[in-house]
Amino acid sequence: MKLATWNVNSLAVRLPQLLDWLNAEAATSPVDAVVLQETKLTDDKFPRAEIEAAGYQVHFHGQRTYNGVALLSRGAAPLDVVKNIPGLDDAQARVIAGTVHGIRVIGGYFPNGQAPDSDKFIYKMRWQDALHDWVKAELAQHPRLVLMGDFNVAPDDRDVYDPVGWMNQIHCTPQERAQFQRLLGLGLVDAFRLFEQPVKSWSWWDYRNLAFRKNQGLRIDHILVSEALRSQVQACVIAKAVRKNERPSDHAPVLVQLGPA
DNA sequence: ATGACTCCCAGTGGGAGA
Repeated sequence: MKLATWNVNSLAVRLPQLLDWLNAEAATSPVDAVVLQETKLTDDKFPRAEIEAAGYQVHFHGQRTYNGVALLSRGAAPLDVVKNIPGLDDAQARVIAGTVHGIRVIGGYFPNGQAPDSDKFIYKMRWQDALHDWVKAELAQHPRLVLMGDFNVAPDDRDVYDPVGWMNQIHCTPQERAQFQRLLGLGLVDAFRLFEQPVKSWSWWDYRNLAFRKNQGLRIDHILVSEALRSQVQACVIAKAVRKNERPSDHAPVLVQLGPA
């Protein structure tokens, strides 16, 4: 079972790359479930037919210009689909969840936060509080759970190309990192760090400053797996090659391979 | 460096992203 998350930064622009990437992955083993972020499409404009033609069932929750998430499931339809965090009054489309092949999959596009002294940062903290409480409840019901997406948090200095320059900046504040640790405290583990990884592994590179060419980035896209799944995790990688596309997203996909129970 | 790039909605510029 292979699961993946990717912030596409506009699915209208990135649909060809999405289909190419899924096709390329299938050469080794097909991705069974995918969560997408920043689709930036209202539901009436979502390219359902193209994604279904690639062999996926798809659910989506979008809006104009910003945000927007989707859940792709190869073959079988996801069960018990949830859009946004139940109980949180939120105008922004940031969460989609469903049960895929017996695993509860939650895809999230965490708020950016803009700056630590901004109203958007306050929203980011409030949103993460709500997510934490909801994921706790989901875990009680679904011990086999994966929470993945664009967290907009670099959990550790080794997830930042310039930790001194980024100190206390957005994505690296103690408050954001504490929120990340709170999620782990629910009984989740950062799948990427279960394995020895290359130093300077990032999932996002700024479009500016030749950042990708210089490998100046952040690791802000994550896959957290529950304790019940931990022993099944066989690999977790960042598909850096996808960032080399002619017209790339600023994020690369992150994938996790789960073996049999 | 208040920049840089990309996307969007707009409309010959500006906000947001991270």
